[in-house]
Amino acid sequence: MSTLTVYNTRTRQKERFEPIEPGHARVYSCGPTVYAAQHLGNLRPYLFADLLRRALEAEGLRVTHVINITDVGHLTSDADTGEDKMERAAARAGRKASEIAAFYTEKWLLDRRRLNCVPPEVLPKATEHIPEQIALAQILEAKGYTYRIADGLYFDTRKFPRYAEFARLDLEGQEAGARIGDVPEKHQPADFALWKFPVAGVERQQEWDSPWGRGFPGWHLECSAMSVKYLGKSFDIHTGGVDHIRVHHTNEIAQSECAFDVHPWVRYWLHNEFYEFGGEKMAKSTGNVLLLEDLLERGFEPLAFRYFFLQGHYRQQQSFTLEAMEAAATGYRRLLAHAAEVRGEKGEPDRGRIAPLQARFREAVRDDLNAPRALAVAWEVTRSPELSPADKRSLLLEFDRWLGLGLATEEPRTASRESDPRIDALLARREAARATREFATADRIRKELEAEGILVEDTPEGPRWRRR
RNA sequence: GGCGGCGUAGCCAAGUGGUAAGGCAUGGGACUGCAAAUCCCUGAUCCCCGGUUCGAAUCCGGGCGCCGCCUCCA
Repeated sequence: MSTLTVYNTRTRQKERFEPIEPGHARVYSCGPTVYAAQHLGNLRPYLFADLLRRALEAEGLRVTHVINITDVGHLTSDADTGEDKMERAAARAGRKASEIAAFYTEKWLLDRRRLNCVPPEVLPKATEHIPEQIALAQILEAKGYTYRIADGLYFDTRKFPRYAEFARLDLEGQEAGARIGDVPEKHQPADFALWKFPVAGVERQQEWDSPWGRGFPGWHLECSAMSVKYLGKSFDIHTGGVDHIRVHHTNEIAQSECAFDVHPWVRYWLHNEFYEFGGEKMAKSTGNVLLLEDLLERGFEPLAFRYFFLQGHYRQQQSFTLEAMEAAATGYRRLLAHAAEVRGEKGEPDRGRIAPLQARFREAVRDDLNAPRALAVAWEVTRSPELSPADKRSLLLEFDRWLGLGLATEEPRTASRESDPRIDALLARREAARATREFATADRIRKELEAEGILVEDTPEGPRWRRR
């Protein structure tokens, strides 16, 4: 029996997780839109989903995890021009939309691998599920949930009485302050497109035939169509960023519950908060972004960013600053060094001694995935004078099932792995000087190397050096 | 205008009724020819005001400040 507890946005409370099908957790995560590189903020939901996935597996559950890839464009906010992000990116690069999508999909997958995220079971692409999306829209049309206007086929939110329930929307209040609608023909501001017709005079690469004519799917449709295809008409968990609660997830629920006559369509909705970056959210639309690659260029290890992620709770806004990133990198490096030191221990752990630490770690992670608390337990293990090296090895490697920090495999960045004839020669000269206690000469050589970014450290095993 | 969240040491951040986890940085010590690395020690009464309570960072009320959603957005 699982004792994992998660905060369910649907009920606004922490609930014990019970899968619909005993022993099997079915999870859908809103995936990336691949018209641009994913920045650090975009990466948080996947780190979060990965933590969730690992926690479910640690509970002994089989996990089927689906993450969609949105490779068809959504309209930009400037709806009048009919511009589409995917199409625009393609036009700018002078490439085909499919090439742009493939390119950024690969980049995202690379980031996932670098961050040690467990690969999902299914990675469905929106463009490869057009028939499923059309079929879903047809069901809704047949059931009378839709209406057609010049702009496209729309979902009539008035026909779904529970529409405002999930996000606790105040539709009246919302209208009071709402801007002038983007599509004046819409019956209610909340109504959304299931199928869009092309805008006259605008060439689109991504268009398909449908019962309503040529066009392209509304952007909420793909998640409903693909999740249901791979996970069933009702499944356990749906994850995404908090920004999706209001519109995207509300609309997904409306479509799915109406089409399949299920309620609740998804039992547990889990949402991650945003990273704050320089006093505002990190967002592509504002250009306020930093990529994982940018961190690597600055000399950070990818898993140091995962460590940064684990230092905060997923449901809390977290401030990303380079200072905080440095702190995380140092912390990660040290934790890894501790793990590496005891990694090879062959002895058996003392079950009585490690049990309390195991219990506290599990308790933290089972309490709505409280990674910061779990990390603190890991640190306690490294500092404990009571635990034997074998105890520590056993605990840290077990904890890493959840943490995914590569504690069993990653090499700590301390000793130099490089060799350079010139530097080695200089170090040899310095050693000679030290041997004869000519410390002025020795220090001069070290200073010279430091000036070019090379740090020399004397150890009992002799000098070693590293860059930066 | 509507809705949600947050404000804890220099920084990142746990903790939601019983007297403040953890990491990083700082300072001190050990070690070192000196450093580096490492190890040990070291700091906050929790935005402000009022209330409830034997007791509040934690509950209630009122301020101030910050972030987000309502439009593409993780």
